[in-house]
Amino acid sequence: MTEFIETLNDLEKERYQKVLRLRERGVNPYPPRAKRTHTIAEARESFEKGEDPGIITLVGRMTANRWTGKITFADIRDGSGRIQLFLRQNNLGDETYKNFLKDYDLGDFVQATGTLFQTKTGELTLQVAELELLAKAIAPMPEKYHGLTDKETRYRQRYLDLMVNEDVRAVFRTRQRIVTAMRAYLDRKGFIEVETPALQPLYGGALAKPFVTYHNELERNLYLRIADELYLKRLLVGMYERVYEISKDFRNEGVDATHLPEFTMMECYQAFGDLSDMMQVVEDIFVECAQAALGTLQITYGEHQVDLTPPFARVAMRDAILEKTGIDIYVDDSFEKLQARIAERELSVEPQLSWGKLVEKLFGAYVEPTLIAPTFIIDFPTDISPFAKKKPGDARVTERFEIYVAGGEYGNAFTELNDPEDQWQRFMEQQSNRARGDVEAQQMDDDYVQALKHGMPPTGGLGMGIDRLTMLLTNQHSIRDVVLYPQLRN
RNA sequence: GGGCCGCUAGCUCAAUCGGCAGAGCAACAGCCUUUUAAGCUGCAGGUUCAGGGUUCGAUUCCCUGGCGGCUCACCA
Repeated sequence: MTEFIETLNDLEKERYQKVLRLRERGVNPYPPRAKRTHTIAEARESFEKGEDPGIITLVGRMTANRWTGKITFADIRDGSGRIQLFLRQNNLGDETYKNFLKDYDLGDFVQATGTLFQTKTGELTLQVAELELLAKAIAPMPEKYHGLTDKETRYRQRYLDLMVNEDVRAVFRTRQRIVTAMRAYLDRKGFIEVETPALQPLYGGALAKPFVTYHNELERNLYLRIADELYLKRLLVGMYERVYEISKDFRNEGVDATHLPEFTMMECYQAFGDLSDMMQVVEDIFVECAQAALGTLQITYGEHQVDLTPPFARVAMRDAILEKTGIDIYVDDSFEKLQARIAERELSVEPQLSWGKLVEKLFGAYVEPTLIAPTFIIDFPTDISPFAKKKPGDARVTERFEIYVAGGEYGNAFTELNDPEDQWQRFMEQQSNRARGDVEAQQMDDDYVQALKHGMPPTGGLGMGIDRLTMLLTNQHSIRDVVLYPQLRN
C-alpha cells in the first residue's frame, strides 16, 4: 500500500511535515469554515471612504512574505484583490509568531483578524492580532516574479495560471460579462432561452464533421451536435416567435489558434424577421458586449484599431471578390468557368467540389483578411447555404450574411429557408455532394422537412461564436486563452 | 495532416564548438522590529521529455516516438 507521502516530491514532503506538526499541536490545517467579515476590496473601499471598519477579519492566499526578524509583512489575495498583512511578534505572542514563521508557507490560505492602518510608505495594511490557517498548501506556488508562463502548464493546470496570472483571471471574468450582456440583450428583446439536444440522431445545421457516439440501450449511433439550428427552428413551427440558445457545439476537425473541438455558440431565431433584423441584432450585440467588456466601442485587436460604432458596412460577396481579385463570380457563374478563371490568374485556391466552394475559398484567401472595420458580407452562394432562402430574382445566392471584424468572422445569419420543397431539394443536393466525397455535406432530415411542411413563418436566424467574440474583446489571439480548459493531447 | 521551433531543479531561465549541469525565486538552517521581486550568511535540490544510435565520453550530434508552440492547408 502506497502512503500519500511517498507520492510527494521533496518540496511537498517538506511542507507535508508542517501539516503533521500542525496536527500534533492540535491545529487543523484544513478547518471547515472561515469567518470573513470583509473582502479585501470591501476593506479597502471602507478605509478609503474614511470609515474605520474597526476589527475586521480578512482571508486570502498568502502570496508574498517579507520578514525582518520579529516582524513580517505578508501579502494575501482573495478574489477581490491584494492587501498587506503586518505581523509582529509583540502583537501575536512569541509562540504564535514562531509557529507562523515555521509552519506557514506561500500559497497557504489564511485568516487574519486585526485593524487597518497605513504604513509609513502609505500602504494600506492589516495589523494582525490573530492569525489562523484556513488551508495548507503542500505544493509550492509558481515563481512569484515571472509567474507561470509555460503554455502547456498554463492550459493543463489552469488553476495555477489563474492563481498567479491576474490578467488571465480578468479575461475569463470579461468572457462572462460578454455572455451575460448578450443574454440580457436577447432576454430584453423577447427571445426565450431554450435547451435543445446535444446528442442528436442526425447532425445538421452546419457543414462540418461530427463526433459519433453510441447509445447502448437504444442500440444506435448518436452525434454530438455541430449546431442547434434545426431544433431551434422547429420551435418556430411550434409557435414560439423568438428563441435562442447558448451552448457548446462539437466539430470533429482541426485544432488551431481559432478552432477547438468544442466551442460555444449563440444561435437565435426571430419569427417574422429577416436578414436585416439579424443585422440589427448583430450590431446591438457588438455594442452591448463591447460596452460590458471594455466600456467603449473603440477597440484594439492586435495591430488593428477598430471602431464598433454602427451601422456596419454591407458589401456583396461578389463585389468584395471583384475588388480584390478582379474576378466577377456572376460572369464566371459556373464551377467550370470559375475554376478556369482561377487557374488562368494563378490564384492559390485549393481544388474544390463546387462553384460555391470556390467562391468561398476565393473570399477566404483574398477578402477576409482585409475586412478590418465591421463589415456584413451578403449574398452567399446557394450551394454552401443549405438553410438560407434564395435571393429573390437570383437563385445563385442566398439571403445570408457573415459579419467580419479585424480579419475574422464572428457570426452567420440567414433569412431562413422555410419552403419545404426547396429545403428537401437542398438536402437532396447535399446528398449528391456527399456521394461526390463531401464529408461535410448535410444528412437528409425528413422530420425537419416534415416540420416545414406544417409551416414555419418567415424567419431571421443568427449564429455567433462566443469564443471568437471574447477573443476580439479581450485582445486574445488564441482560442485556448479564452477557454478555461482547452482540449489538449493526453 | 505538412513545415519550422521548443522540452534542463517546484517556477523563471542559463550552460556545453561533445568533457564534473548552475543562477534567481521557492524550500531548508540562521541573522535582522516598517518591508514592497526586502536584504545578508549557509545548505540542499537534476531520469537535462522518452527510447535507440554515433563516440573513450551525449544534456549537446543523428534517428524514432511523446508533448507543446508557431505556421500553412481545412473547418467557426
